[in-house]
Amino acid sequence: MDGREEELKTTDRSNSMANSAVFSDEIPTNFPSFSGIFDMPSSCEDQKGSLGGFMDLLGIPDYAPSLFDFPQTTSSLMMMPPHHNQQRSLPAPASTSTVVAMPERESATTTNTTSEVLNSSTAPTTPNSSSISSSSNEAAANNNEGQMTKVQEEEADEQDPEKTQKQLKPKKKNQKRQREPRFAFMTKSEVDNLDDGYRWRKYGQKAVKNSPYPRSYYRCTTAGCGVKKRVERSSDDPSTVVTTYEGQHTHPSPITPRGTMGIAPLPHQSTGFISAAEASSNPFGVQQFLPHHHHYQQQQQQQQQQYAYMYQSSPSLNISSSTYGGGAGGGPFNPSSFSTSLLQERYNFEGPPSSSATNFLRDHGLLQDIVPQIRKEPKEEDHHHQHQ
DNA sequence: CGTCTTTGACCTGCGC
DNA sequence: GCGCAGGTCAAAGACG
Repeated sequence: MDGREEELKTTDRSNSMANSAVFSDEIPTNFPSFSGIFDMPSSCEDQKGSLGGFMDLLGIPDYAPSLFDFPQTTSSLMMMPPHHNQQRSLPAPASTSTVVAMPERESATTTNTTSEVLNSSTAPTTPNSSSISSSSNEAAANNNEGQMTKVQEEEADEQDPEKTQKQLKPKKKNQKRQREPRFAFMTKSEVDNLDDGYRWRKYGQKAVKNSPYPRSYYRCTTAGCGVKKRVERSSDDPSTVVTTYEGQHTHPSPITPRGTMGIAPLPHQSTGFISAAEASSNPFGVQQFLPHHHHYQQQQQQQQQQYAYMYQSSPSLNISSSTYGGGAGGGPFNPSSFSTSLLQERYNFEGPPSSSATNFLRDHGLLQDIVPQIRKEPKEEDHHHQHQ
């Protein structure tokens, strides 16, 4: 985890459809094969909302969207291609923002159980692989069926007066901590704590090893919602903020105190954007939609950025599109909800999409190719530690 | 007064 | 067992 930043390098491919890109040169070969640059229309008053909705389509929780909370006239979203080795490029134009999907290194607190799953599931997985570990289904099913997650259990514990006392020892004494699915976003931003539409309470801050910048810990303030996020600034690139989300919201995105997020869930099927089943397959809980761009017109944060979006699966997740349906299963990305027309309709992508989103979607098999990287590579992690 | 942040202490897991 | 690092708790303070 600590070495993650080293893997991220600002790059740019001279690409007819890309102004810039940020991606890793160490993307595992089995990383989801999706790529593309999506230019947001300069006339779009709500880039954030647009991309937010886009992230929704990806099955990414609604907190993701607000990362796109920038005033630029153009933004780009780039998903990493699977076998990406070439790159190097020019700094992104000021008017361009980039998002890159990347796996995040598993946290050191991953359980042994999940480690095994990870090892087994990551080895030969191809971008189009549809292998799914049973545990991933279970994990996803648990999430979607409202079963209490570990985090939620902790929340419940915290609400229990008897357990709120400083009796941390007996807490889950015999249970190994399990991690919620995680998403990590790398964001070029002046602001550490990006407004993502949810309300967060900071509950901790820790110095990060080999980094001058601390890591902040936040928890969703909504009762019963155990979603957490960590925010830290990259030591390599102080302008980059790494935001890691853990868990799934159990509630719609509230309107922020600053009135930046007027989000109301849409009737999925009526919009044609996404089916209810698809929505339910979102392991991040309530599928929130961004019905209108003007909901975000009040965005106030000034964030000049290149966004690097990183994806981290559940420790025990190995997902493919084939099992997303049915409501019980699911993963952070929902490929079936990701379509060209959808993109165009929802995000008003400017210009002929054929060269960008459309082709990308068609040629790369949509996001169904996404196979979350699940791994625990202590040695590699150590390796990165040593290099920091 | 409610909400949020700060911050030191504490807990947990892991590697040696 | 020990030390380290990540993660969490909760009291105290700040703020609107």
